Formats: sequence, C-alpha cells, structure tokens
Amino acid sequence: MSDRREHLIDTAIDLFAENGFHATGIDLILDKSGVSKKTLYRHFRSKDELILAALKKYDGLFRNGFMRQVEESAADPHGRLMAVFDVAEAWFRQNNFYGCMFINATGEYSDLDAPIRQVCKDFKAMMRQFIGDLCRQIGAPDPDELADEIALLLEGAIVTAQVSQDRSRAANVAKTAARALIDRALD
Amino acid sequence: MSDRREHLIDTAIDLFAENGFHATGIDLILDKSGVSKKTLYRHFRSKDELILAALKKYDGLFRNGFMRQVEESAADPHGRLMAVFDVAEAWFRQNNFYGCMFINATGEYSDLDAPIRQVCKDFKAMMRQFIGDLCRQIGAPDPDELADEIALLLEGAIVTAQVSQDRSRAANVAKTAARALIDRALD
DNA sequence: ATGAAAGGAGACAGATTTGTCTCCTGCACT
DNA sequence: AGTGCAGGAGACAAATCTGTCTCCTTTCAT
Repeated sequence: MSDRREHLIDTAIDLFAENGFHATGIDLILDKSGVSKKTLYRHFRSKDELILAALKKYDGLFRNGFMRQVEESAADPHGRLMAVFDVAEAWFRQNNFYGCMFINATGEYSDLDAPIRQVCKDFKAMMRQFIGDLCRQIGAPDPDELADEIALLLEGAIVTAQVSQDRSRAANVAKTAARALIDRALD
Repeated sequence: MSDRREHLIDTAIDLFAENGFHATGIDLILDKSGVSKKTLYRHFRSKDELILAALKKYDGLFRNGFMRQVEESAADPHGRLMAVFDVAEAWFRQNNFYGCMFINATGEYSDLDAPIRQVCKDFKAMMRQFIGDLCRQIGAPDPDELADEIALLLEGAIVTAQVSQDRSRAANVAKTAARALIDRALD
C-alpha cells in the first residue's frame, strides 16, 4: 500500500546514518528517494517524526538481522555469545558503517525526555537483554552482571571501530575479553 | 592577551557538548559569550575552525583533568587503573555530562579525512596510551592487548552511561570487568 | 467509466544559517 | 594629543531549512 512511505524511511535511514540528523535536510531525502514534499508531510507531521520513524524501523531491521545472524552462526549459547562479536566485526567492515545510529542520535539530542532518546535507550536495553538471555542459557551464576560486562565490551567495540577506524581489531579484542569474562564467570 | 578568544572557545565547548555541532548556531555562541561576530571571524576563518579549536582545547583540558585525578587517586599503577573507572564515574555523574564530545563529533562528521575526525582519533589514541602505560607498569605480559581491552570497557561505559542513563552502574560494571581482566593477565 | 485519493513538481513563506561589511567606541602605546 | 587596533552592535547578503499550498497527473476501486 504505502510503498512510498517505506521507501522514504529507508532513504532517511541511510542519510541520517551517514551524515547525521541535523545535517541531513529534508530536501536531500526527497531528492534521493524521489518522493515529493507533499507526500512526506502527508505521512509525517514533521522532520522529527520522520527521524523517529527511521529510528524505529532501523531498530527492527538491525535487531532482526543481528540476532538472526548470531543464531545462524551457532546453535549453543556459548557459541552464540562468541558469534555476537563475529557478526559485529562483519558489521564494522561494511563500507557504509558509520557507528551505531542510536549512539549518534543520542549525541545530537540531549533532552533526556525526547522521544528520540527513548527509542535509543530501548534499543540498547533490547540488545542487553539478548545478551542477558544467552548468559542465562550458559548457566552463569550472575547472568545480569556478566551480560552487563559483555554489553559494555560490545558498545566499546562499536565506538572504537567508528572513532579509531581500526574496524576489525576492536571486534577481536572485545571477543577475547568476553571469552575471558565468560570463563571466569563459569569457573 | 586574547582573552576573548579563550572565552569564545570555552563557551563553544559547553554548547557543542550539550547540543551538538550542527545544531549549535554561531549566533547562540556569540550571545552566550558576549563576543561579537566580528571578533569571532577575526580569530577563526569559519565555524569549522572554531569547532576544531574547541575540540583541541577540550582535548587538553580533559586529558589533564582526567590524568591528574587518576594520579591523585593512587600512587601504584594497579590502583591507578582502578581509579580510571572511579574518575569516569565522577565524570558521568556531573549534571553537564553529555557523553564523550569526540564520540559525538565523530557521529556528526562522517568524512574520514576531515580534520575533526583526526582530532577525535588522536584523543582516543592518547587515552589508550595512558592506559597502556599503566598496563606496562603493572608488568602485564601483553600490555597492549590488556590496554585495548580496558580501553574498550571505558568506551563502553561512557556510551552506556550516556545512552542508557544509568550513570554510575556502567562505571562499576566496567571496573569489575577490568579488574577481572587484569587479574587474568597477571596470572 | 468515474470519482476520490495519492502523488509529483515546485512556488512560496518564514525562519535560520554562515559569513561579510560598515560604523562606532574605547583602550593602549608612543 | 594623537594614532592605530581590538572590539561591539548590527545591517546585510546569500544560502538553506522546514513546512504549506496550489496545480496538475496518476492510480485505483467501485
């Protein structure tokens, strides 16, 4: 039905990811998507609503893609925890990797109560829970603590890959550290 | 001598940190600082140059403040490595904590060759080296590997404190994990 | 087939952006 | 005293941004 709405959001995701939110003008999104301004404002009340829609759709896309890849990489929970960092490395290596969209969005919107911030927070909570489930499945005595630690390593790898541009080293370091923390937790 | 130049940069640092770079207009910086537009453009060729100057000054300020606090917290290298996360926690708790300015800047400027990106990269390399020196001092067999891991935890704690707004939990988790990684490395 | 809705193209308004320029004030140095 | 420069205030230009509106075309369902 509203094919254009989705295409608009997809284009917005790409441009927001690459150039940021404030720096990406409506007109550029319209030009790249071939959608008219009228159509944009029929579907969204404002640019902020488009940003919110883009973040929410990207949330779903990323989550599904990431989890699916992890689950396809290994069947056992321990292997899946390790696979998290392999999938992350593959993500970092993509030529259109511009860091985590939600971290970047948080940096541009400082109002804690902004809906945009809530979406970012929710995304991170979701990733944290995915890791937490795996930690529970490997029988860690304190799965929440271990999950927090592994989630921290993942976040650190993402920003390090982005800022320091080492791409694959960050993921490998995080993986090694995660393995050590898991071994210690299971010991 | 050029007192106004410094005051301008200090004001810019605060505003860029809180509201981001693209979202912060020149006029706002001028209003808040009480400096005139003419003076700004006598000292800086463009807004980008002001951003660069702000990042460079903040680099120095943060580096000195952070390292000094760490060194005042403990005399031995092991204690200082732990103190890194205590100082980080105090930083996160500040009411004007808006995440790492360099991570935020990186999110807004995707061009890898931009001078802004270089400053961000250099800052992270500097922090990484500070941690690396401490790892070498505690006699870690592979200080570079350990330093990478600890640096990852620190980065992860920064973004988690910012995005997930847990403030002090992130720092404590990172500290616990760092201690475990250090113990394992020294074993 | 026909009418309603969706969409394209783009003019337009109003605000805001960066950056330049002019005019004036005040201070410092000789 | 006089000269020169740093700076304040702000007008101004040119571009850009968001959001509205008009006019016309396409599409689709009954």
